[in-house]
Amino acid sequence: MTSMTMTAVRPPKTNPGSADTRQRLIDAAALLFAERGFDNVTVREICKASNANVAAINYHFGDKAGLYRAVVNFAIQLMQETNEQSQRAGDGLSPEDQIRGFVRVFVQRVTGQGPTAWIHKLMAREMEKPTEALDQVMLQVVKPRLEYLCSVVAAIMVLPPTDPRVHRCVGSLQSQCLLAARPIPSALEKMFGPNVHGLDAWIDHIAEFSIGGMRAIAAGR
Amino acid sequence: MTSMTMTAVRPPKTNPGSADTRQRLIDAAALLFAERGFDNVTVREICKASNANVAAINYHFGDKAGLYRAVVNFAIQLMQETNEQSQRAGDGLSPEDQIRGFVRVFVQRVTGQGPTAWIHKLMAREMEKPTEALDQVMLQVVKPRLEYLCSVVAAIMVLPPTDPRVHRCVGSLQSQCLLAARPIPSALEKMFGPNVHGLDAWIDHIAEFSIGGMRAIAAGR
DNA sequence: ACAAGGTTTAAACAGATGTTTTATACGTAT
DNA sequence: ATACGTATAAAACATCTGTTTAAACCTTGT
Repeated sequence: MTSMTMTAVRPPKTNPGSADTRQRLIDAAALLFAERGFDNVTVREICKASNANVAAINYHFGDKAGLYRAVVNFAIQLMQETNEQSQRAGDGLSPEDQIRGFVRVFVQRVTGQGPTAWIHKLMAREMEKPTEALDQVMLQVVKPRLEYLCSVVAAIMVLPPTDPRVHRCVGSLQSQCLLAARPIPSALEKMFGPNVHGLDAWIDHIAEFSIGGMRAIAAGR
Repeated sequence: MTSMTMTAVRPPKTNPGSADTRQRLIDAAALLFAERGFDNVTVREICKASNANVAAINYHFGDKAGLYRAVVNFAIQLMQETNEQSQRAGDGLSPEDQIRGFVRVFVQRVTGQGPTAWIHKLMAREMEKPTEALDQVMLQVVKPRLEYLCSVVAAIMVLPPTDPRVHRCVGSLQSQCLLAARPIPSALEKMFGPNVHGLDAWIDHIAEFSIGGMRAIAAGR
């Protein structure tokens, strides 16, 4: 009876279901960490969501923090792709349209739709309460993104990308994009009326609002 | 010897040092909850910071959540005063100056200086991960604040305060003010250079940037 | 078929955390 | 002065959490 176990299943090299389990752990942990934060998720929850044993995390990643590092590394890869795509969304267009393209791609990825929504939720959480893994993300993901944004914003404002006014405008833009992912818009909706604000309306608003802000700052006093 | 204990101390009705302990617990818990969040603070830490016993929280507030409710109630009172002060900062001035006054008072209170800094940190935390106590805050604090901001913004944009475009502009303004309290500005500083952005520069920037954004949105296409 | 190595499983362990219990000190009223 | 109620203190309790252990399992190579 045991000789029939190799029927039609794909032949894994050395590990039977291990690669599956390892990836399932990363996938489940990514969603849970992004949704509730590192401290507010238990290893038992992750293992239950992964259909894995309690010891699976320690076996595959050493400890809970090791799992988190693996998730972050996984996220960095995907975010670098997102960066490229966000920038390519406005490739060859005017700086204003580059901003519009960036906001559209970024907010859509952050607000929950699509398979990569957990990434930016996780990053927003890192921004709020930085862990040791943040430095790596900063250098490999955030820094290139901010430099790109600075160059585009600088073009709109007709200022050098190193001007503090440019940096602050980038900060304002990022603030609005990041908080689009959090309950503040939904709080506004509950306050003033349901779904009056569609996501597309918010995306357009953030772009136009920010472009207007940049021009006002650039015009100076 | 016991007859001399009532020397010059104020005569408490039934409780000797209880009112002291209770208030000390609230004060210490407010700071800790604001800084690290409800889940990331232990009752032992609070009691140690209050020079109180471990059982003090359960005795005075029933449980840890009861202490949190007491802290929130305490915060609501102070925030209502902050609301009034933020609005009074631009009393009788133009709508633009009212925005500037609001941003100045709000950001200064949020960014850490002053004895009431913990309040808005706590509220920013509630915005991110709402607890049961948020509804009460929403109705008694956030709603009046947003209504005030809507009226001012509506005046700048020459639109009715109920217009969705006004609501979104208020959201953008609040986003920038709230994220001023979080490590994002410091992250930007680490990235581009230390303390090039002073707090005052950020305050002015948020106000001017937002006013420019409002006018751009109001001008429409 | 057999041994070996990697993988999974259930149980247990050690530490921390919120809560409860029991006892003691203090002020007040009878 | 005695009794009572409140406040504080120290210890123990129950639960949860991350981690470890030891055995069982399964695939692979010989």
